[in-house]
Amino acid sequence: MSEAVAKIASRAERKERTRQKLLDVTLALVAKRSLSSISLREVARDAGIVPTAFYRHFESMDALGVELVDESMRPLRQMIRDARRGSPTNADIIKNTVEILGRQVRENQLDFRFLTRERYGGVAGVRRAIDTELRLFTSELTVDLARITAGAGWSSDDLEMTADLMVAAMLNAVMDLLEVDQRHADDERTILDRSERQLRLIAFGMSVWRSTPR
Amino acid sequence: MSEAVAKIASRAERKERTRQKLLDVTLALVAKRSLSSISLREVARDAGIVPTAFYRHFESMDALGVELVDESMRPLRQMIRDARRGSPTNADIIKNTVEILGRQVRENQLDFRFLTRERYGGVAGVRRAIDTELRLFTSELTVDLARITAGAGWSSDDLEMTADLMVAAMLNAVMDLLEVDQRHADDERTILDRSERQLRLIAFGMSVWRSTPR
DNA sequence: GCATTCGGTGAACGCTTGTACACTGACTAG
DNA sequence: CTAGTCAGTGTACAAGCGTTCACCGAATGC
Repeated sequence: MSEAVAKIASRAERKERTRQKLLDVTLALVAKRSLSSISLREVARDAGIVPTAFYRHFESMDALGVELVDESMRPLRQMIRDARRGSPTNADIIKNTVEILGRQVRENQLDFRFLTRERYGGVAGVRRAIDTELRLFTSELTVDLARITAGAGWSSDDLEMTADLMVAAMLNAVMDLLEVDQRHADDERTILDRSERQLRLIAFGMSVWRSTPR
Repeated sequence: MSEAVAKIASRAERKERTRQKLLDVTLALVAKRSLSSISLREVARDAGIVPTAFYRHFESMDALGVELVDESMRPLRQMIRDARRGSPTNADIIKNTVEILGRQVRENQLDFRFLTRERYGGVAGVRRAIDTELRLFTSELTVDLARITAGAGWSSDDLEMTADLMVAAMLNAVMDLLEVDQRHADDERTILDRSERQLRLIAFGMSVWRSTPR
């Protein structure tokens, strides 16, 4: 069809590219301030389009925010896949998982920053979207735990509460990691070591767990 | 001095009252949107003063935010005191602590909402202030853990990482509790029960903890 | 009693904001 | 080749913003 050299793209392609640019610049802006304080005009300006053109792609900034959740969840999903792939050897699942966590955060700071910052941030729709994804993450981990503890008489309720605790510990580490390269004392290694020990502590707890009588 | 009936207050009193009102209305506004998206004019309007009068009390909204951290930390500090008072009996520290947590959150929703929402929110100064206070909280808990595990050969590093995990678990519960009365499935009892079991799991972990060889 | 302090006022400023509307011109489908 | 689509443009407007300034009048210190 096109013997033209390059550069020229179809209209659909061009649109997609602009859309992506809008998402990208917003993600970059969220690194400094929360989503609810970022204006449509600001995003449009950074993306190199006129404010009104924004509406060709998103109904509002809130709508863009919700889309951004999907976008920025990708690294986290990748993390699960990576962690699972390493698990059969089983040599040290925890150490392995924490290393993967560290790498993913390092390589996708903006995404994780967005997720942690907006998880309890201002925009309700975004909050809900993140919550849903995180729930999914927890339930995936619950399945994994079920496999590991198979036959040890764990109730699904207890499995879920354990997974929930582990996710909380990991997210705690993520937030600490994100603070590293912009201000305070702890360095990456310290944080990852602590996180590893925390997960190990939980694992020890699991080995002697007994449900409280109801 | 004043035989006048009532109502009349000294200038200093009146000023303090207005200042408090500014803090209060801001706290109320934060329940719906994040601090960085709340305008000075909005706060002044709700407090019943003209925008310019705001400056008689705070240099900027950011400064007000930092003050608000102190303000809203009070319930959390109270929580520590309450929890400690109950501890000598030792019958069930965890259950007791979680009950206190539940009550404090119920009775001081706005404060906890502010803290959790702005902990990773937009304004750097506020974030730092909250972080400092939370660190203090963790170190208090570390001291308590040191007392409990005295003579069991715990390194201060391990004590701190355990306290950190416990705080993460509790804050996780706080955030879930705050979502309760505005949208989703889990009810308060469910969340508190889960939190209790999580802390219990950690306690079990402690009972078999051994440091990984360095 | 008088001069001073100071919390609150009200008009005015220069800017930024979200959104409406009519438009243009390159791409596309027939 | 032509008619239509549609991402991006440019102007415009009302509303809100933070901040300035001169001003008021009641409480205060002496």
